[in-house]
Amino acid sequence: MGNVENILSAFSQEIRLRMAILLLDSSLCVNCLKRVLGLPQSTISRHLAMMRRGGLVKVRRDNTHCYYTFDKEGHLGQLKKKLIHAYYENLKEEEPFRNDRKRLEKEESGCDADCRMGIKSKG
Amino acid sequence: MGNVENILSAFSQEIRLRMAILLLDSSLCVNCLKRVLGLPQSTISRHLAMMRRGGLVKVRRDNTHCYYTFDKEGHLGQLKKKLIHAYYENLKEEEPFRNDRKRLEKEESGCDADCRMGIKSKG
DNA sequence: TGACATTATCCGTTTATGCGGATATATTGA
DNA sequence: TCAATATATCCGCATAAACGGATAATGTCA
Repeated sequence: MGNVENILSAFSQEIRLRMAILLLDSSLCVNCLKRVLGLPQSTISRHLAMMRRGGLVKVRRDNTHCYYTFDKEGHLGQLKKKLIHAYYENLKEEEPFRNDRKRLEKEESGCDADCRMGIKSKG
Repeated sequence: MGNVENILSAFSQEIRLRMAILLLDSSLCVNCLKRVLGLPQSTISRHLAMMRRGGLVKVRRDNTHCYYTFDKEGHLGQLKKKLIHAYYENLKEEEPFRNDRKRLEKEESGCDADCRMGIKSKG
């Protein structure tokens, strides 16, 4: 977990980059991600598992839900931070990233779980 | 060339990251890369082709050799720069990246082509 | 012209990834 | 206990990558 190879593959597909960016300043349950991205739940979970292996996300569980966040800590935390910010800054206005944010905003009211959108700052 | 998907896959394997870092401040022929990395020529060329597709490297040809450099320009140039610097700064003292640099330094005298090592700065 | 060097591409094989429906586990709440 | 919800993992299949020897294209120099 957190070795270079795993970080590289965690970042290697656009769908995972989209998830990473959504999770950068948020804490979202799997269902929320499912609705925002419009993909089957097994697909979402599979990608999350891969990102966990790369140390890109961490989970907080309560009894009913799993909340995922981008993980800026740990081994190579500095690298992960630099990478995700580079992607975010340069791509936030491009599709599909821009639209993901839009859909997440709508989700803000629609998700009954304890998801949190936009925990900005604290980098 | 230069779309997000292609950049992601160009960066998705350690061997290509090693090459990108070697080419960051240098202009190297395929043979030089071959000797530094200790891999078959076809393997080197194949990875270079992939990185070209992602806009990660550019080529200068003279009659006998092809010199590759990391490409900081073009569409998403800012992103590419940020990414490669993040990787370089955080990994330069780790293996195998550190050793690659060592071997490249030795190559400096041994390569009879017009390769240039360490064209630092000019970001 | 012929031997040699440089590089890209081809080819067959192996390995890795991706996909999403189905299933398994665990928890909640009627 | 039973239905519903949330999530992870399994499974079989399909596609994409990686590998490296062999070949091809091009250029040099004797």
